[in-house]
Amino acid sequence: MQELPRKEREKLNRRNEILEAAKKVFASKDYASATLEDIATEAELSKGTIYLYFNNKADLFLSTFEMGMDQSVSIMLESISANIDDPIAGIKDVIQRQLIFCEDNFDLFRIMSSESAQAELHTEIGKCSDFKQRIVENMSQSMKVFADYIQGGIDRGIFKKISPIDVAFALRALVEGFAIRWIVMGPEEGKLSDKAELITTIFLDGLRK
Amino acid sequence: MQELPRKEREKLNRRNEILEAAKKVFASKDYASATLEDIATEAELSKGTIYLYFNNKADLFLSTFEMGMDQSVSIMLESISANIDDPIAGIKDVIQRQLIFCEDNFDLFRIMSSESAQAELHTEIGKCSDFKQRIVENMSQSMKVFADYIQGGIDRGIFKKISPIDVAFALRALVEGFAIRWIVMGPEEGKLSDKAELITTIFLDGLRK
Amino acid sequence: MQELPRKEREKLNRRNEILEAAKKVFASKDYASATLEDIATEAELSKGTIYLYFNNKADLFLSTFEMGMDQSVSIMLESISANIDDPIAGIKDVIQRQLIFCEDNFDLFRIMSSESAQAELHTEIGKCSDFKQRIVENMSQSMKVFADYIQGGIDRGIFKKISPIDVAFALRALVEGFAIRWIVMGPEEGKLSDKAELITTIFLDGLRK
Amino acid sequence: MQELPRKEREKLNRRNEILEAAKKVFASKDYASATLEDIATEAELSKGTIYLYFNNKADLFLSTFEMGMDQSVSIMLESISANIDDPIAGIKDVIQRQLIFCEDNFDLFRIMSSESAQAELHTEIGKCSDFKQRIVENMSQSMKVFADYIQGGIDRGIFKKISPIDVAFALRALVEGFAIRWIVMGPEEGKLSDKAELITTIFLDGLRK
DNA sequence: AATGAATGAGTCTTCATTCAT
DNA sequence: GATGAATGAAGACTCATTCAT
Repeated sequence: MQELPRKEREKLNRRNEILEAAKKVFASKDYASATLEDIATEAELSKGTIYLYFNNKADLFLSTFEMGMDQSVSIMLESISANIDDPIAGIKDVIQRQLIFCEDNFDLFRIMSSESAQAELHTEIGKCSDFKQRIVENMSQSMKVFADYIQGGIDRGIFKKISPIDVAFALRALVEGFAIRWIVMGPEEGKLSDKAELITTIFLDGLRK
Repeated sequence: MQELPRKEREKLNRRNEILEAAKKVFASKDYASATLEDIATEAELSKGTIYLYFNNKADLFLSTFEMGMDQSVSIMLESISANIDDPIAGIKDVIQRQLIFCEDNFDLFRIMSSESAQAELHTEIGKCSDFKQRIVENMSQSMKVFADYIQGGIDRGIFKKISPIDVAFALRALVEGFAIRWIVMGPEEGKLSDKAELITTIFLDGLRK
Repeated sequence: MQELPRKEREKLNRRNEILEAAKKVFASKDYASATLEDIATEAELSKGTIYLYFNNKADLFLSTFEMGMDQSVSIMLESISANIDDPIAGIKDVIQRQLIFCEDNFDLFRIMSSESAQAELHTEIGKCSDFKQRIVENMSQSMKVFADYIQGGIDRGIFKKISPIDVAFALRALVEGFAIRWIVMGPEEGKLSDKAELITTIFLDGLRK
Repeated sequence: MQELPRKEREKLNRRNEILEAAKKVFASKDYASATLEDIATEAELSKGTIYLYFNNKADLFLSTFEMGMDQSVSIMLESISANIDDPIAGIKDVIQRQLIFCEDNFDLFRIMSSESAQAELHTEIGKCSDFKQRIVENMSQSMKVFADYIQGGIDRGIFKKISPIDVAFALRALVEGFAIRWIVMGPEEGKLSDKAELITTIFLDGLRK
């Protein structure tokens, strides 16, 4: 693979530094409450510099958000390339992946979960015509990984015959619920990935003895 | 019950009108994007009047939020006074109640779910020292209703021995997940309370056949 | 004529105060160089207040400009209602009127002459789709007063047969030329209206003996 | 004439390239709206390079402006070296020259006419202490060419006895008026120099038959 | 009690200018 | 000489909050 010329690489690095700073700030503050000043300070740059790399605040936020989605989706997609045959093992795998992603990138996770839930509320960001669409696309990509394992289980007669989409959605909600609780409670609560067992049990066998 | 004097009643009514307006506005816009002007217009009042009933924007928001929490909690508490003995019936009942509350008050539900997840993100609101605490209290009150039924089931040997808090949390996450999906997708998706069956099945018996 | 209610009147007064301040500032500075701060200070108001009466800087400028155009045009139109029969007297009248308008309102005159000449240069103002059109309309209204007298003279065989539009334009250019010189040189140069005689002579009889 | 060393020549060329670019940009945009970025792009250079040849934006603008004045004046001065004896022929000659200059260099002309009228409006440019003075000097140089012919006519008893300065000013105003109209209306209006006849007629013999 | 005009602190954004490479 | 990334000062605009009526 051909390396990019030095100039290009540096430009990309700087851009990433800014994204990194934006990630921290957007994770700790509202989109509206986060100021470019905050981000510039965090990035140890001046406000003006940010505009050399991003068109405006919304663009910067969207880029940050997208970085999160991309990482999250690619981690989920890795599950596919892992070629897991057993649906149950597959489901355990995606649960584990989501929890680890959240543990490792909880800034990104916080941004994603807090904003995607209310994408349409953001007047300003909503204007970026394809923002919602891109969220939906990414969501469904990652959802599909869940759904495929579930469909697999249904096909083999291991799982109940329930709409895989609904079930996938339920699983995601479970995982996200625990992830958010872990974030809100603060990481003193022990490792998040320790909850994988619990989630799997409830999801697969339910509460009933 | 002693009626309040007319003056007091009118004052209370006016306050509620404002809360009602704030509910609509905060449900359709970000906290930051929603302006007092919006709310005043919606309430058919002038901006200044709002300050006769609330200290400031954050106070108004918090009151709106709290109104949502109170209603939500009181609906959950009704389940207790319904004196349901069977844990399974109890769980079905709380699921049903949450879903119906969401259907009937999705403005409130939207506000609560979008903001509570990120309570500490709001610099401004965060300053209201006891906001988080009040959320936690309400949350745990409503969670306790879930947890009590679960504990009941464990005691009778019907349910697996899992931390009732964790389980209650899982159930809430499931319910909220579907509720949010329903809100985001828009109410064309059919009635939300139709999902009660599905949630119950997954929660009680899991996906596995 | 029914008086406006007091509130309305005060609102209108305030608006006019701001226009008056804007007039002074825009006359002494470029559109771009003039800041809202300048205008607010001149009006002894805060920046924010200006936005209660005007949508934005361009709107304020345009309103100021239009005020100038309206006054200028109405002064020219008075010449018509004066019912002057003799074309030569008519021309003398409009020259006199223009010069006096400039003397009395040279802030407005400066704004109008400096900006209308380069209307299309202003990116920002140019966006106000009908700005240029309104200028053109006003220009031609006031030009028509010139042209009518000229046409009158041609009809009676007093004037040479030259396109009245061209001639009217020439006359206006002469008048404006002197007006601008007077403004630039500063009012120490004597009264501007003293040049009426000279302009009339050159325009009617030319330089040749 | 001694050639400059190659280095010097190249330096001068580069400077002129920049001036040429600035001319285009300043003619199409306001001084304030025109950015150095625009000019650099037009000149196919980087912003920084411009600062190797000019002190700052105002300097660059002034230089552009001066280039215009120099060219305009030198064209007018050519009339003197043409050794025209007849005052009427002289006046016709300067009219013609101005119109042709405007036709050939209307970028420059537009810059000069739009800005010189309001030289003192530009806070920033106004700071260049000698700008106004330089304008005045150039103006009077070019005005002197007009005035000399007029004085000549008066001396020979061909022209009326009117202050040559005033008359020269009137003539310039006429010419500029038509030039600006031609620029604003756009060059579709026919050739500007076709108006020379009309201007001469009005100026020399007036409108009266 | 209700109003809404006025305020001004706070934010995004632009752009002339500098300077290390 | 040339570059263009970085800077930061400056300006338009918004909106929560106050207060005289």
